[in-house]
Amino acid sequence: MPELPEVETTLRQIAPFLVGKRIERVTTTAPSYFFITPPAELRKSLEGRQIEFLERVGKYLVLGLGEGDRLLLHLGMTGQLFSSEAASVRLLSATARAALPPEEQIHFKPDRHTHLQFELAGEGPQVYFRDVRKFGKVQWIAAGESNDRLDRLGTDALEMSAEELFSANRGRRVAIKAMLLDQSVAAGVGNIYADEALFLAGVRPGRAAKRVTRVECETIVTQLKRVLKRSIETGGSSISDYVAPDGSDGGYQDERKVYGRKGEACLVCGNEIKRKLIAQRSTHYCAHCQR
DNA sequence: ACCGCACCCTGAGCGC
DNA sequence: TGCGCTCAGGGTGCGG
Repeated sequence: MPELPEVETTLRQIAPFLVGKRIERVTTTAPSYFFITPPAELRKSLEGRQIEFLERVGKYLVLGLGEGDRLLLHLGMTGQLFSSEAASVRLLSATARAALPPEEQIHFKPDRHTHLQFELAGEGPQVYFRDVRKFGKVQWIAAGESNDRLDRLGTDALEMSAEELFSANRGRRVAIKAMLLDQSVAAGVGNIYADEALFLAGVRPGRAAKRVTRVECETIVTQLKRVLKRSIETGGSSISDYVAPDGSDGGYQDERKVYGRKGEACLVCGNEIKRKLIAQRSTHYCAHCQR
């Protein structure tokens, strides 16, 4: 799914279609795991409201609706937030696309996975939120209410310091990779960028967090920020489902050093990239370059 | 407090 | 063609 760079890319591209607009109508799918706030309640709360801002908090997006009301969005693994003018070309799989009549291959038509449709006042496209696996989330946060999900988040990965990582690691037997994936430690980091940052830092992802030195924490945090910033510059990684709001691919998948490269040669030393499960997530590393 | 694991859900790709 | 299996970028909640 979308990690920090993909969510940031989504934010930058979708903001012009949302911010300053009034929501005239909201269409949803039926109640499901996806809706933390029931869809009927959501429609009622949103219709007629003006969108004042859109911001990213870790991997979450927060819509500001005035008077302190907010809407929390999370893209989960397969969430896609995009303009209704985006073509179907990348939004659907090749097989799903082939099954459509030609006109729908050019312009995306909401399907059963399109859980939210924002019809906005004035010119400009509608905005759709589609999510096949429904691991995404949408929740209304009324003015003055706190939110557990947001409250649990630690420092945004782009802002974090080596000292924060080092002190979080203290006494922890879990893998350093698990620490990076922990959103209360570094908000926004996910599986791809955790693997990439640890490779660039030369640290084995399975090493116990408490065995990672202060100096190594410096390197990890430096490389992590570098990788995240570079990925934002290229529009994120499009590996399976992620597409930018205009339906285009990101570019960072072409710059990956280890993620998804199991069995291929390490670009530094030529040894085979290994894959194993760490923290229940598929993890890629070079046993020669990472200690 | 910490840790590992089951679970939420759908679809693609692969071997047979 | 079809079946069964594995895999997927995330996060929560439980029991030990």
